[in-house]
Amino acid sequence: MAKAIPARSEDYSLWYNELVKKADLAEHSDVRGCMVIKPYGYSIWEKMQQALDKMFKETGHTNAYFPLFVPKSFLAREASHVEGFAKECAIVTHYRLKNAPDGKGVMVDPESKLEEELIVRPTSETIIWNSYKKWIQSYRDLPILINQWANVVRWEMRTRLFLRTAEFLWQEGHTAHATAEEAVEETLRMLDVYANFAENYMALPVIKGRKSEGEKFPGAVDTYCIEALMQDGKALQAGTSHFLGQNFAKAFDVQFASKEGKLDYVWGTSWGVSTRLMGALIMAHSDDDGLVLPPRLAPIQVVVVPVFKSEEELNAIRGSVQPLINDLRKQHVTVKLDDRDTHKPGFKFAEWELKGVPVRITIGPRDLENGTAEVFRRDTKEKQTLKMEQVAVDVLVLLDEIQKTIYHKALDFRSTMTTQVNTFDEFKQVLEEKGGFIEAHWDGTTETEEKIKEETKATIRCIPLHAREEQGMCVYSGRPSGRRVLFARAY
RNA sequence: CGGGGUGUAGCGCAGCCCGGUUAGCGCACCUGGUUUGGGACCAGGGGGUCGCAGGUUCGAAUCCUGCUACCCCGACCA
Repeated sequence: MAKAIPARSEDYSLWYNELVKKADLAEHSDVRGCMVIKPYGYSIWEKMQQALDKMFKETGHTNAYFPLFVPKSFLAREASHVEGFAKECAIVTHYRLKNAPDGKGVMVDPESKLEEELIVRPTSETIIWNSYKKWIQSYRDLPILINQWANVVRWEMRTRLFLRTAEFLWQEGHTAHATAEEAVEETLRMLDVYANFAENYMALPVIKGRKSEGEKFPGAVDTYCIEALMQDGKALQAGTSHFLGQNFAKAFDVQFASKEGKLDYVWGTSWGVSTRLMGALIMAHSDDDGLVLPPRLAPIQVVVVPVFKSEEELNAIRGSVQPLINDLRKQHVTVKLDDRDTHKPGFKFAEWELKGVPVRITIGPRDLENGTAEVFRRDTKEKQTLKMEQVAVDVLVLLDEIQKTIYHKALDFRSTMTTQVNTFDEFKQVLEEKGGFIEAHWDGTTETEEKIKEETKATIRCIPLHAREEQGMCVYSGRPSGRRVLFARAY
């Protein structure tokens, strides 16, 4: 069988790039660093959005929309925030074009220079807190629990489809609270929402943790994250939730009158996940034959491939499978009947495997005679022939089982690829020969973190929330440490 | 932004070093026929300002200059 994509073992990077393109998820646009998300890829993103949006609403949030442009002065209000984003901003300086003097094309009209430049949002804390100032006077106005689905721009030097693009789609939650406790609680609640989504929908096991000082979000007091492990042993941050303290409230002068009549600054959080999750989904489960999608996010859960020689045969098969298709749809299973007469069955098998459809049902003349259907599962590539009347029930069970199987496969992989080390030599050896997560003691200083990063390219992915208290010595400095933290090379 | 590489049909490439008919090949595409339970076969056909702009030359895909985009390795990052 001709392979559509290179093997992971040969070139993991190339495998990923080719898979994204061949599975029709996305492609490079002619705009630097920007991608076109194609219909099949976008429909997976829509499934993610639907699930997340429901979870946000269930936790009391509502959606709103704020401007794409942020005045330069807004971004500058919070010192570490602007420092963090300054190097990757797209800036609007003019608002008009005119015909070029040589008659060829158009040019920027120098007369149209803006008084104040506008930044294309790299994130929306500043523009949103500027609004919150107008909305909040009293404790009665709190909390504000808002989410926004939007695009943002970060002018990255090197881009990769879904993992890092100059423009990407995401959601950003921005909340305002009367107390620090409430804001911290919100920060952790949303971290849990992300972890649940990753594990239950994406079938992606994640580790919840807190970022080190060096890795936290510019403008945050604390950054929490979920970290996942990809098949090549590199880590990928799948979502972040920030406790902003009163930083943005102070920067935008957002004060409220408490019950006791005292003025205080508002406490904030922000949290987000992006189309980067698509990259995580692809890299976590897929194989050398193509995508492997968890049933709960697959745009097509079941594809039916009829095998036929003539129009009459096809019609006979249609008559036979239509009740099954109706039955599955009634159970909210997304089914596609691939009755194209322009491609042979073998082609269709390969194509739907490349696209990661979890279950395939094949029905041909043989089955018609025997009253059977062949059921194929994408994750293990196992086939079985079932009695027609049994198929609907079995497929429902199978979809659940595939969801669980790929989760456990990823979890087993992560367990195997997580190593405890106690010396720096061990640390470097594991990193070079095995990769994956490394649990090691760290003295808690940014200096040590930086040095380890310089020497090994590994970073502290997070300080796990559920790490055991354990006395030890920093693998780098030998100074005392109270718990192990999670290191890895990362995307 | 530093180092290296590549832009030739929708995709993947050859041709370039050493300038010279009508710029080739595979896949894909279109037409007809035979096929159809793991990526079909035969026959015919269409499609290219050779990344862009200059320059050298009787003549440029090929040589020179500038620009631009993308890929790989660094630095930065979700």
